[in-house]
Amino acid sequence: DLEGAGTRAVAVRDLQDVMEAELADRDQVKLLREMELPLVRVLARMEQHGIGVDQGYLEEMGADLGADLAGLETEIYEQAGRTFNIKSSQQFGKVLFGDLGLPVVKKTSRGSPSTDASVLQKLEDAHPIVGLVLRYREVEKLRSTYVNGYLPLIGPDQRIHARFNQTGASTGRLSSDRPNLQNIPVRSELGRTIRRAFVAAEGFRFVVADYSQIELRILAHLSKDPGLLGAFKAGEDIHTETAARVFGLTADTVTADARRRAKAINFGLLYGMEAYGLADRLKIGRAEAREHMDTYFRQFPDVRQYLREVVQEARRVGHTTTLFGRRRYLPELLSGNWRTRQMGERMALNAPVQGSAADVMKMAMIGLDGRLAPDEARMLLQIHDELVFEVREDAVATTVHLVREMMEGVVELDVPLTVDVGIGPDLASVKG
DNA sequence: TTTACAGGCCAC
DNA sequence: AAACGTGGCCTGTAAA
Ligand SMILES: Nc1nc2c(ncn2[C@H]2C[C@H](O)[C@@H](COP(=O)(O)OP(=O)(O)OP(=O)(O)O)O2)c(=O)[nH]1
Ligand SMILES: [Mn+2]
Ligand SMILES: [Mn+2]
Repeated sequence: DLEGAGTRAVAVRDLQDVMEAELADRDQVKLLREMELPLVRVLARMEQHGIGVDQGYLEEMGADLGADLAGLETEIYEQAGRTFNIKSSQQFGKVLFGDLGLPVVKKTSRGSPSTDASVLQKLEDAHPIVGLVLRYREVEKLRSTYVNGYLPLIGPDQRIHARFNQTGASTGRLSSDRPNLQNIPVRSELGRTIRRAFVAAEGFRFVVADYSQIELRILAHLSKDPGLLGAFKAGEDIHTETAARVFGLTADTVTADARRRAKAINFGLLYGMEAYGLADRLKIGRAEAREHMDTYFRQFPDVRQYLREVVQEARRVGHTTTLFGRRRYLPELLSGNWRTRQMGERMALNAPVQGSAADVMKMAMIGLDGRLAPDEARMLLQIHDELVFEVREDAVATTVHLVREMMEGVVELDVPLTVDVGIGPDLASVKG
């Protein structure tokens, strides 16, 4: 009603002084005026422009996946000796741990026997149904979340206009929804076929730019660790080196998949993973996991100290702070519950690094938006440390140069920031 | 019929 | 799961 609206408007007016004082108190005036407010219009343009989608391709893929699922379903029922709802983890658990008598590996938070992928991998050799369900889950995920998720969101312009939310993540990252275009499959071969559905317009190409090892570089800057600083100044790739060490390879035999796994290990260890978790992921013993952890932190002696100080400071002042002054408040650190406090400590380890990386990317986006000619190159997607542009063919070379310079030079850190750039007519075909 | 949560899984 | 962090979306299930 009108009077309520008036009352609220007056309340907002009265809030202005209070909020501005608070902001100045926190030293966040520049964060607001030079980062978050200018970003609003960049995100609005991305959402309005959208990204082109090949609807016919997606429809065909949906039919193919449906046929695959029907075949898998028959095989699974044969192996089970009966029918059941494969999508129901409860019903599948009864088949697996009841009918077939396989051992329970772990329980879910509410005490049911878990059937998640890590459990099924351990049981894969015990019964043929296990591998079939793993495959069923992969295919069903792609069909339900991606094919069926995208199709109804394609507009009359044959484009998807996802949202990029500025307040979606407590570290300062963006989030995306309706649909989420920050989690387009890339890991599995089948998953990557989804990417072919995202297509540049006739006469245009996608230009994709992704920061190299971004949070490790941020960490090098924040911690001043000599090992990490030296590695980046020498142009080393820590993900590849970790892959070589833990998988017993040499740098030139590290596959893309091995590097991806090593990435999860590198960040896991930094953000509080323990020997138990590492052993589980690498399928090795606890002692061997311990050794890997020791080797890892011995390479980077000052990282441990930095991480300790981050938690201490967070406990003292109640929040963490990023490069550009963004805060994450962590009341969990004062909880009476040990588990909650531990969780708070891991959040404190992660927030300044993930948040600073988000700061850097936001500044680069603002800088680039001001430099791109809208008829030549449009920013379409942000995937945390990656930007996707749609670029007129005759402007590709100049845009690649501009994007690289802006992303690499947006802030001066104690380590170089480097960017990998790829080009392609669709997201599956993007190649460096 | 709608809503909330659990379990699971995609990405960075 | 006690045991890297940040998100969003799917289906099944039970409660409202
Ligand atoms: N805590 C945590 N953070 C992750 C994980 N995967 C990615 N991130 C964060 C840290 C990365 O620096 C950042 C960007 O992800 P990327 O896939 O681009 O990896 P990164 O830039 O490190 O390596 P790159 O050289 O691009 O392959 O997202 C993860 O498994 N755990
Ligand atoms: Mn990256
Ligand atoms: Mn990335």
